[in-house]
Amino acid sequence: MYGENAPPSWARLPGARCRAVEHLTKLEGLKEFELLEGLDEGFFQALAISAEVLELGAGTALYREGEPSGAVYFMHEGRVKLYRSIGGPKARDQILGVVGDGSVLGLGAALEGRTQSQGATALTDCVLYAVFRDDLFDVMGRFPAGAVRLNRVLAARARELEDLVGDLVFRSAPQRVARMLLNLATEEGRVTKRGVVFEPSLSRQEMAEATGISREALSRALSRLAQEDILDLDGKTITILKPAELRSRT
Amino acid sequence: MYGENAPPSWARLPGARCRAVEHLTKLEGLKEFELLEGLDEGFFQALAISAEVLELGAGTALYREGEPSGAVYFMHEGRVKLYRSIGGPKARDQILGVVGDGSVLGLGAALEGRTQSQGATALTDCVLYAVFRDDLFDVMGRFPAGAVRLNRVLAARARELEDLVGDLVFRSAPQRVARMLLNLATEEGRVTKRGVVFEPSLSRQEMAEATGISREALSRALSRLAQEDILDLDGKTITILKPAELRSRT
DNA sequence: CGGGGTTTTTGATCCAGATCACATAGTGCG
DNA sequence: CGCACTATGTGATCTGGATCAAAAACCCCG
Repeated sequence: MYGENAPPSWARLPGARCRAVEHLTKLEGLKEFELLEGLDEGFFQALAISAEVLELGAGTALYREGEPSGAVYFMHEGRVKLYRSIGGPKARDQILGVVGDGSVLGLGAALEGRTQSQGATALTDCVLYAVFRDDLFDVMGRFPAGAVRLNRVLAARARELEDLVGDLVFRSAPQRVARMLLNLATEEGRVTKRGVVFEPSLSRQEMAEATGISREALSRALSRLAQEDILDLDGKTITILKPAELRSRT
Repeated sequence: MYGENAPPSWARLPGARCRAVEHLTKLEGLKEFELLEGLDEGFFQALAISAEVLELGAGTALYREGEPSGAVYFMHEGRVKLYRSIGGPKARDQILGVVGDGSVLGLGAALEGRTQSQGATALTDCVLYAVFRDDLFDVMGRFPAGAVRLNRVLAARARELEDLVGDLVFRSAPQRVARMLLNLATEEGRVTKRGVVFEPSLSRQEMAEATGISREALSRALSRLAQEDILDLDGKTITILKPAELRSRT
């Protein structure tokens, strides 16, 4: 049923389920992807035929580092963290990025024909289109313009990783925290009179993992910003009171 | 003459020169690329027609971060370092990788149609094939299998960058130095009775930049390894006396 | 071959963040 | 609603590597 591919992980994920969806609905959903804008109708038809709708609950891993890569995923809705892990007595993760609506996951490993180079876990409930690797390659072969668009995802991902390396090496922990807060606010926040308010999809521990520091150092950095009235911390809710001042700290 | 592309940087590089080369020679040279193995003859013909041979002297920048990306480069011979830089009073670089024979440079920025995301500077004298971006895309469009191969380069690069992030976050400076030495020895060393001998293409400063530490910390790490008789340092020449022991330090 | 400039090594000092411990806050289940 | 467990915040201490300074080694040019 799966050809020579390993069955993709969603076939047996506890927190995930496939949902039968009308072809037309899939078609319309795929056309919403900004990265695919303007492509040939035939491309969307072929992709929609291959795609299955996958619903993932928050906290569920889409795939783990080291797993075979049988499919590529198009994120219609939701947010997912991508990360590297290290095991042993001091096991922990390093978040490589957080991706949202309109992103593509798992393409690199699929293209290389190797195991997943990172893990991907849902931060929120997600709706994705899953496409078997071979089906996707077939569509890409028939629609080179579509292939170019998808491969741009890889190029963009590499650039973001270079940005992360630069941050880790050139910038101090407080600078990285400031930048992470501004990015999260841009993606998840809403503007109010007091400032930009958001309840991050990342826990404090995950925020620390996104900035390459311990959770204690993250707490200290947030506390210092709160003491300077740049931030207001209220349980999980964060309000950036002085965005320009925070920006000057990056 | 250059169409709507900016003229690529080699047209005006002091340390670089284009060399007129027979089509057949270019053809044979391109067929040596392991990543292109087994592709259609037509692909190589088309690529060879588009390619110009570029000779780069050691120390010459192929492109710099932020420059427009007009071409993609196929490295026939030589070694190049890829790096991110930060300016200001404490200007420095972070080496993202060192690439050698058979690698492809500049594809990501070309695909995104954005400026170069990193710098590329020759560590040794190099011979590369330069292909204008639009010419390459034309060839990729006509030969999808070739496009897949090239795009694997992007996927591989992203994986290597993830490895680098993991190293920087999860491993200490001495561990990163040990790993860097083993990698350099594998790429540039020769096995003798005493151990693996090499004269690194990277200076000490660059070795430090490849491992995310200061040049003083690199010197101290090398000295400690020498004191433990794991390494022998003789001017620029490094001999790994105990590779297995060094491996246990990564 | 000598001198000037650059690179590298070594020593001393400092500090940013890790680590450990513990208290407090938050959450989910019975 | 209470309890057990997890997440988070704060305090104290430690340390790995940065930084600064200076000496030594190396390299290139005249």
